[in-house]
Amino acid sequence: MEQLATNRDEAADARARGWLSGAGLRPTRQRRALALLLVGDGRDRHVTAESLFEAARETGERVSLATVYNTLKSFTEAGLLAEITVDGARSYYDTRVQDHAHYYWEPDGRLSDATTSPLGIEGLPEPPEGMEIARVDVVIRLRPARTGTPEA
Amino acid sequence: MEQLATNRDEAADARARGWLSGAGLRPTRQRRALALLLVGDGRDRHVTAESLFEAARETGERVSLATVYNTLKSFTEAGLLAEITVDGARSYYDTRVQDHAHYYWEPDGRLSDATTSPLGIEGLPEPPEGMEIARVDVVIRLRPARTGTPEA
DNA sequence: TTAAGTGCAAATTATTTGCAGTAAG
DNA sequence: CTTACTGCAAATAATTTGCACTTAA
Repeated sequence: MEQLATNRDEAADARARGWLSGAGLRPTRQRRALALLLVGDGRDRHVTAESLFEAARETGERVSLATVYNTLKSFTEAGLLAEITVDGARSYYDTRVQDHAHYYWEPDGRLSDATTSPLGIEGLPEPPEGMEIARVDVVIRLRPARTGTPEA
Repeated sequence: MEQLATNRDEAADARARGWLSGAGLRPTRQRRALALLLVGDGRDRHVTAESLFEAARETGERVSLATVYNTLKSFTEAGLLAEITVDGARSYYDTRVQDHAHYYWEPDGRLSDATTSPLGIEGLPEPPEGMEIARVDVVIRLRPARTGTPEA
């Protein structure tokens, strides 16, 4: 068990380090810690600066909120994360960087992936002359269904 | 000409008033002024609080910025406007309230309609159990094309 | 009248930045 | 060594709010 845990930790750590080095970012203690939280388990994550800051300090890491903000920005500029804006206030960061739709759960302000497939928007209009599509943001806002599933 | 201008103004004013009363909102001086700017000419508009505030004071209207913010919020709650979030900072308000895709012009931070038709997203995933889709936000981010039209 | 709407200025929220200290290459 | 990174605390930016005043119904 100990061994397994250690192995798993080492694998996660290796993944985090590779993630950083692959983008040419200095593997500082803070960045490694945040990278570990973001991609350590290989699953996709959607975080806000605040939520990642919380997660970090829950593991006992010493990181300042400003650094979390700056780090998320660096990661995004390096192409490691995608920034998603939903509410006008908070910014969400997604470890899955290719275009894909998101669910925004209005009740609890959470963000999650809407599909596993790369999404097919059929009616996508042609970009105007001299312009190209940098990215397509699709946010599907969810609210509790009023009909269908009875609340009883 | 005088006559025509007056007629046009009256028509615009009537439209603005009808727009407000249709939503059961009190037609105060400030609201009528803002409504006039928003729907006076019957065309769709995309504004920010700041841009509408500017537009208002350019016509000589006395409206405070706070009131513009509050008014845009009221209009949105009344279903007269749709709020669109693009950059995480600014909020845009659209006089066209049904779901439709938007172009976001990265170079100048402007927002415009992407299509005239209601947009067909084919691959839209089914909403999760107990949830329904409140709205689908689609923002197509445009940047200057690097290829295609030569810059010479 | 009287509750809703308005205008300040102060308060909030999310994020950025300046700068002195710390650490990676 | 030397340049990038980090951590505060202060600065911004967009938006909201408290409260006295005004106005539409």
